[in-house]
Amino acid sequence: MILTRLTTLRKGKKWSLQYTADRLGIAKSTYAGYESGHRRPSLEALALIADLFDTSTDYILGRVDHQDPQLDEDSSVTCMELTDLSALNLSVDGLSLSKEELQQFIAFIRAKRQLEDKST
Amino acid sequence: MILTRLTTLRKGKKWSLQYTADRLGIAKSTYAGYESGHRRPSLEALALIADLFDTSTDYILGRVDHQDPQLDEDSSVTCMELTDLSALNLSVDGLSLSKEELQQFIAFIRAKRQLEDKST
DNA sequence: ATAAAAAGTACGCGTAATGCGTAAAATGGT
DNA sequence: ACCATTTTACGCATTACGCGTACTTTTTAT
Repeated sequence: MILTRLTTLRKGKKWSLQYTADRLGIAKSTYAGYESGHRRPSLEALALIADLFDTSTDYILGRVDHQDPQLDEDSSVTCMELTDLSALNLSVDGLSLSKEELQQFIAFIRAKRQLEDKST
Repeated sequence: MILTRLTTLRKGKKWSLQYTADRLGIAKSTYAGYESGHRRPSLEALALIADLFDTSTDYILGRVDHQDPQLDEDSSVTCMELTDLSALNLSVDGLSLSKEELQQFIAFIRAKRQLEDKST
């Protein structure tokens, strides 16, 4: 159980380790340990992190693939993270996408964003 | 954070501590410690417990009030058509995709397939 | 281009707390 | 009352958490 989603969540918000740790009220090295996999959060820290990132502990632990928190009022909202959907079958024009194609797309988006960031 | 729901969940299934611990693959005294509050489960144990009781880690931690697991191999969608997903919010690395980006990708895939068809 | 600042990574250490076995208290059935 | 099962509690060895700190890499400013 490697909590690889933490890094994705944090970078999605464009936060630094320091800033994230500050918001959680823990040391930078501590939070960094969670992301690197050298340390694991306590249950309290886990809940704080889920709150901070507006998601669920199940998502952070990799038990579910959608990052929306469980709202107690039922909701049909969906926000899906493509880098998580290794299992999911996506298609275009009825023809399913290979993993490679999805990877290419993800790489494409990342490259595009990097360029956009540089230019601003 | 006292995990008081564990006892309720277990008794709801009319299981003994011993039986529950056995199913989790941990010592009885260890699991008992979780219920009494003297010990706290590791993240792995937490996930195992959620699986065993068919619920979510969020529920066990008291972060949500309904005990149903978050089902997300959403029975309905095992194959998703990207050209239909105007409503769905997709993201990469936590940043949501714009419609334009998705359109670009669809165009990219179509072009790629056309080339492949020509070449064969 | 260079320096300064910030971000990210890794290590060591003290302390806290896990997980286990064992055993005592409590509960339940006959 | 007795026995079996369940539940609760204790002690101990080991793990590893959380922190500071130092080092490397990357970004920003001059």
